[in-house]
Amino acid sequence: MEEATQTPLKTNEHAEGQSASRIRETRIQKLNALKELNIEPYPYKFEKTADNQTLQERYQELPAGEETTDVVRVAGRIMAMRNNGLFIDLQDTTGKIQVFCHKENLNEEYLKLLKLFDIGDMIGATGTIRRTPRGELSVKSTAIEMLSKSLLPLPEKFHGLTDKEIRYRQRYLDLIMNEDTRKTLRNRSLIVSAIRKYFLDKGFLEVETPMLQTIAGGAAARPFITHHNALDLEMYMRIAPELYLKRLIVGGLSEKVFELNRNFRNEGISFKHNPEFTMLEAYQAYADYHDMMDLVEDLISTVAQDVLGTQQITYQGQELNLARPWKRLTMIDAVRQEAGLDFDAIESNKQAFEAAKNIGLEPEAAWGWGKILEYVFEERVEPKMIQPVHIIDYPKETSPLAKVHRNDPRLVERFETRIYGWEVSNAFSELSNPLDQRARFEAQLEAREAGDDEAHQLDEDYVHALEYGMPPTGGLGIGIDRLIMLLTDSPSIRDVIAFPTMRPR
RNA sequence: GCGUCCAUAGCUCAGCUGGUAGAGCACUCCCCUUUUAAGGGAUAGGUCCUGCGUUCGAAUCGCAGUGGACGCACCA
Repeated sequence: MEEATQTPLKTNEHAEGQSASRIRETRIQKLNALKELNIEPYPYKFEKTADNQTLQERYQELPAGEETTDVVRVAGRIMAMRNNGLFIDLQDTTGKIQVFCHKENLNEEYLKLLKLFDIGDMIGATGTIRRTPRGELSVKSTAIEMLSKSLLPLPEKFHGLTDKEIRYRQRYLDLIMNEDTRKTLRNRSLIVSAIRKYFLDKGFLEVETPMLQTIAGGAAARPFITHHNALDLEMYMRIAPELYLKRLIVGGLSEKVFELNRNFRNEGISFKHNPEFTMLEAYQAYADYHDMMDLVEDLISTVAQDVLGTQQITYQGQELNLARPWKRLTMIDAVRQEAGLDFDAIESNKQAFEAAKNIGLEPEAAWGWGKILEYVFEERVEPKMIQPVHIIDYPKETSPLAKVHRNDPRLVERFETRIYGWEVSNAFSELSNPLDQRARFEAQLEAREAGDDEAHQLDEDYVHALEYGMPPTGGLGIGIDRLIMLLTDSPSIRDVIAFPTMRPR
């Protein structure tokens, strides 16, 4: 750097006000002091030879008070200093190790540098491995280096950073301070990788379809609207990739395709909802929804085993058994068992309405048989579906992209997997009949005109594609963020997204 | 959108029925070279979220606003 000037502290997320400003100015003065020692506070490179966790494991058996001649070069962030810099807690991405800075081992220059170290600085240290008489594995340093001078104070060392707003808004600070956050977000990456590997191993082709769409189809949700300047065209951020993936099945790009990427829905934010979230969708030609059930079970139990090493997990104190096989229950049976209503015996919309009223629910007069069945399920059954279960055979009227049930015209071949009461997957035998698909879309248009602004739009080109012929196809969607919440025991979706959507400050 | 709760030093938090604010950690200086939430001593650090009101007097009480957390609703 040219000259360390004492620029006034501008608006700063974490550290503002007089106290933080003074700390920052003091540290900038230390930059000048470093310059006088001909030390670059922001150097280019450091040859690191070992990770802290690796060293902790390698020297696990080294007794207290023992010293080796093994020389290592470690690097990381200073998290604590004791005895005037004699002991430094150095944290790298793998763990911590103590750096021992004794004046017998460090020359005058290093001792001057040591005085300019602050908690939060990134430093490197060279030295031999020893374990102190108190049992702490340490690098007895013969050389120390500044790798990046920190200008801002870290949160308090014992309580750490607990303020949820700061943790989400300044995730970098949360990551520095909280091992749990590091672990959760690393596990997220491992889970996503394991899912991807699972599908690739099964012969699925990973594809990418448009996130900017002129018709936001494939789900019922309000989209984000944007504008393409050169085309002077209103466009939507996708709410689902479904209709494009099925176009690829029509085209025969592969009999098995999947996409694992972001969807955007312009809806409310809650512990289970973020406006942008990660969705897996997979389609397999010549398969039906029974095959998709096998796939969901095998995928999730395999990923849990691979990443967590177990299929018995605990979410917020609730034990969940992910081992196969998972229970399968039709929606009508589930409602019969848990709510005491037999929709097989209910024929008219009016009967369904009265039946729901009789058990204390308040259906709307305009709803039909299927909508009321689903409503009763959601109100009375869903919260009880704690252990993994596939709820099978949804009513036709709420599922415009699923094929009619082969044995019951009121239903479609659709299931949702429930774990902890949450919808974890949603899958169908995909509707391949173009004439039926057009009729379903037209019914959605009527619903849209009746005020349902989340009803599907009619995608003419998609129906056109179906008219060329789509093979029988099983399709599957899994909300990846919620699955990660379950697998990492995270209470909020914001805990599993590195930078969750926040109102700007 | 509705309800409940919250907002005080960089961080974690006290602050009682109204009398212009405290602690620990961090920072600065001094002591201390085998500590690990190190220790001892001395400083410094505040628009008590914002505005209006009540009052002789507001961090404290009231109203409004802003931001946040949680719950409900919405999200097939």
